[in-house]
Amino acid sequence: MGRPSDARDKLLQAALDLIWANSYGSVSVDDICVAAGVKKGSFYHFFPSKEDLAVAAFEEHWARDIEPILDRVFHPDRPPVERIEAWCDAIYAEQKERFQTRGHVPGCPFASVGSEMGTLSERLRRKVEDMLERGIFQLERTLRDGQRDGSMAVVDPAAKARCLHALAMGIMFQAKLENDPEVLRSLRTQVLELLQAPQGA
Amino acid sequence: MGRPSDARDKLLQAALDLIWANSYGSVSVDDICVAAGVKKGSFYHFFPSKEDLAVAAFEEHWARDIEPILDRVFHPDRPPVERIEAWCDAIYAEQKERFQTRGHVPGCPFASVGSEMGTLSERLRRKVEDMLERGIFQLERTLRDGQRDGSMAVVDPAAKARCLHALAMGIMFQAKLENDPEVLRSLRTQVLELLQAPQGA
DNA sequence: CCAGTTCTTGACTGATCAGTCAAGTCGAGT
DNA sequence: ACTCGACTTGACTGATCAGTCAAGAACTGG
Repeated sequence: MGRPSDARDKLLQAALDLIWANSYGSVSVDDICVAAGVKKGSFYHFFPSKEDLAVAAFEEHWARDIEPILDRVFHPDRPPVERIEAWCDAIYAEQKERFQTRGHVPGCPFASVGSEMGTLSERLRRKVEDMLERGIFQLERTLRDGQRDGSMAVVDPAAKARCLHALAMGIMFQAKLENDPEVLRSLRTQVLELLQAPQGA
Repeated sequence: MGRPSDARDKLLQAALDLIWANSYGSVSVDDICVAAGVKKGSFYHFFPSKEDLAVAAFEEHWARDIEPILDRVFHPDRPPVERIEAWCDAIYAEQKERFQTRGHVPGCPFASVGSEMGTLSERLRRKVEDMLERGIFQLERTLRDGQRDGSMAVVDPAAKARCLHALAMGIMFQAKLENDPEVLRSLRTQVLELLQAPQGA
């Protein structure tokens, strides 16, 4: 019933693209509306505030873009070491793809916004924490599997999963700062060395 | 000659404090002026723009607060492993101190602003890159020393230094996101494990 | 075809933004 | 003691900010 519209989806996509490529604070509601081809009145019909839009855009990005990739990367049928390798490769591939199509290594959108807004918006902070927690959980499960089958030298899977995740965030940040996706090639090397697993093809 | 003033220093300190605790974009020139007790006209007497102030504040922060600590932490007379331990401890100590006095784990100011403004201001990006490079250089020298005297298992000191630095940035970000300085305790453990050096007191 | 609901439109608010400026104040060097 | 350059002051600009609103347009279910 009522009048159908795709404005909501267009706003979510535009918000993600702009915030990811720039920053939360530097992107205005007007910017998002222009990019989405939607008038501001419509914006506020769908979202009560810019903050709400950002939270929704993150949730949408996870469900639509990240979850499917992670399900494939961390599929239980794969050997644990291969899952970790696929994870590193997926990060490299995504950042390189964005670099080639948009001219900038964008880094991790959750980390960027979390770093920018963590002390300023409790809602955004919690959302980012939630998103990153999901990634860490997948890593932890993988490390536990690798520990069990002896393919990895891991003492404390929970701590090591957080360590790997921190390393990935840090290297993504380096790549963004130097605007060079090739920096991310080191992620795979360093991670495998860290797990004392022999490096595969 | 002319009229003496400490407005410049007060502006640099206020800018660092506000930007570090919040973000670059969320801090206005007016905010900085109020915090420094300086009128806006004086601000623009000393700095041509907000961007210039930020760059100067970073340089000042490095020279006044960080350089002296790093000189002590990475002093060549110390055993390399001890230098690394002192580096981890210094990071923990600084973040914890800010947490206790201001209520928030602030993270690394260079990383936060670099992440926020890297794609938006080439000058800020370059400044942050410069600051972080200096830290990586100290690490690299230490790893080379540790490699030479056999106290560390390091193959490629340059790559490993970048890796350690990325790990520190990542864990600082986790600590900021969870607003819990104790997260940073894992830095020392993970770093020492990564260098395959036995953990000291 | 009509009634009810959803969505769109464009003009509007008041606050805040970075940055400007001219006139005034102060003090150090002579 | 006076002058000249360095600093201060407060009022100002025009742009942009997030968010509001009332009126109308378009679709659907009955």
